[in-house]
Amino acid sequence: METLITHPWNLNETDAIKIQQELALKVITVDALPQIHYIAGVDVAYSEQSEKLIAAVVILESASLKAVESVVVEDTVRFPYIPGLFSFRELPPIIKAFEKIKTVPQLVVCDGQGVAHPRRFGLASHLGVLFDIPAIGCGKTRLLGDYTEPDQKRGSSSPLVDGGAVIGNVLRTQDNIRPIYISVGHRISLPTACEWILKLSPKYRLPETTRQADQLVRKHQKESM
DNA sequence: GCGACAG
DNA sequence: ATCTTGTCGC
Repeated sequence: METLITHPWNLNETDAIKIQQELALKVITVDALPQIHYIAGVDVAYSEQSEKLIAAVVILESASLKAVESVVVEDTVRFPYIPGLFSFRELPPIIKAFEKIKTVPQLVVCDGQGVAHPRRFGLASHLGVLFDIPAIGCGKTRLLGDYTEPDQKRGSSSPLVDGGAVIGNVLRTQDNIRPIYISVGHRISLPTACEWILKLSPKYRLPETTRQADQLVRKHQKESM
């Protein structure tokens, strides 16, 4: 995967916001995806008092949901955690990990929001635009937006609304289990994004992509102690 | 000014 | 995200 080099990672808050507003114009919110054979899952963990970042990318075969390749890398913190500027903190190690992956995925599922963001440019959109690849934002909690509790049945969902626009979907992936927050990252529609997340979550609350990526970073975390 | 706030 | 024990339940 080739990265579209557009900006440095060591910048200030003001410049980061300008970059988001500029790149947000490139986000595509309709289905523009090929046949999906491989799906990438991404996750980042922190260690050493949050001084070190550990990122993992796992590639799953879409039909079996089995991992065919995975990579784990370490990096140092270059940007503080600021709600709304999350990608400037976690994207550097994630890109570093993708550079080592040989199997090219046709879809990426991120641990965080896509357009369900103040400037409609969360981590999933940022990653999607930089690699020009279909991406889905899948958060465990909400960043912003209003919604009503979706039905308790798996597959139920209710719109996540902000500024009069639907920016995502609150989706229940398992009966009677807390829902997750799905939003368009890039090159995919919200309905299609939810279909994929349900397909990726046959047994647990979170999709296999993030679950497996999460297991990888934790494993690496323990081994480095 | 006050409260909210992805990981 | 991470700091942290036991505990209720399938």
